Amino acid sequence: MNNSYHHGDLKNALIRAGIEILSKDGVQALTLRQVAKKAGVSHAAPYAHFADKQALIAAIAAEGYRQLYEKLAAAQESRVDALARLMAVAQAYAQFAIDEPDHFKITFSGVVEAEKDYPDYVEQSKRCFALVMVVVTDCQSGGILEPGDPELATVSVWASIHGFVQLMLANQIPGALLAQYSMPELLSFHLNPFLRTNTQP
Amino acid sequence: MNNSYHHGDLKNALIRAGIEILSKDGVQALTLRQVAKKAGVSHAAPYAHFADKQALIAAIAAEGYRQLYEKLAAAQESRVDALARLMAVAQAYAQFAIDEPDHFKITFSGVVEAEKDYPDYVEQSKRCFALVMVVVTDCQSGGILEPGDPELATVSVWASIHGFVQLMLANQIPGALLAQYSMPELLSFHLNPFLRTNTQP
DNA sequence: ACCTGAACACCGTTCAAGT
DNA sequence: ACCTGAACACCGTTCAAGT
Repeated sequence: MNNSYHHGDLKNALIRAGIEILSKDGVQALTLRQVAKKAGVSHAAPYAHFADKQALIAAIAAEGYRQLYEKLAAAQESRVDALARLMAVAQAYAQFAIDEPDHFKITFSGVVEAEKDYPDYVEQSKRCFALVMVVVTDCQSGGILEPGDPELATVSVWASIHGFVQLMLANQIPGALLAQYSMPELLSFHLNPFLRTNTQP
Repeated sequence: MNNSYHHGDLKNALIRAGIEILSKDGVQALTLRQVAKKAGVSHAAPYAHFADKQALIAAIAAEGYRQLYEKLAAAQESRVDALARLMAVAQAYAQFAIDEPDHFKITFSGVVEAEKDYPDYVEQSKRCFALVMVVVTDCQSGGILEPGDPELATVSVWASIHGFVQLMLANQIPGALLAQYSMPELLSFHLNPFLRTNTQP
């Protein structure tokens, strides 16, 4: 099944190889030639499936969003009330970033640089946003979050979680805080100002 | 003043050249060889001042933090009450990211990757954090922000602004919102949940 | 349609040598 | 101490050629 021609799905094999390199050796090791090598093809083979390196990165970023969506969906499925779902989503978001920092970073590195558009990436991005928006509007309905423009509220909550995670990956959160509190505690404190029932430390 | 030896400050000239490349051509154009060329020296000359490319990037990131600090300091100096200072800082933070997206991104790209430490970068980072913390604690004293652990509160506010800016640079904020509201409006809505006097849209 | 191998311009890094 | 020029291994991309 793999003589001169590949198993028929080189495109996805390249994406998987890229993600594995990201996970094991980091973003500086993500080269087209290494990806091709890991997939068992010549260094020029990827060009049959991707226009250039940026296109492969866009595909890897879209897959990052897809995996993130799965984690968020799984995290909230097990909870019933809206607040627990919001916290579970926040925790799953942070956990994905901690588990796969380089894949997470590349997903939010701004691949969609104005001119070129990558439809799959955009679709996955919107799908993820929609999931968070459902949780946020449920919280608004339940009186847990302030009422108001749901899109605006979603951006606020999402950006808040995202910023915390980004700063953490960039080693910009004071070590004293990380030593003193657990991740769920930190996220809880962090989202507390948004809640209508405050119990700030 | 520039025969065989350089003007005596090649190190800073390289940093400035790097920032200029970042500003004009973006992060993918930031190569040691181009930086050297722009500074008017051979491609091996930078190694007399930086151990490797990562060390130059760390210096550029530290300078990014320094410039960010200046913008934030200037923004709040002109305001008297604490809330106006908080908003001015948030606005200046976003403006720096919009004006110099690639320099901003590289400043928060996680140069301090565990093992190696870059003292100047760490110092500038802490200096910036301290500035935000003063504004935040002043807001707490004035009853504008909820009371509580000042370091925790600073992280919350900072992460919230940072996340919004990062998502904007990654084109992840819905275009409808960007079209409908101005940047100060968006930042105001975004920080509203933290304030004790809410006027959510 | 899908892949290979050679080729080209470019990059990070090292090192002997020059002042 | 500070810089140059040649050298090496590697990278992204292109292209003629093979099945």
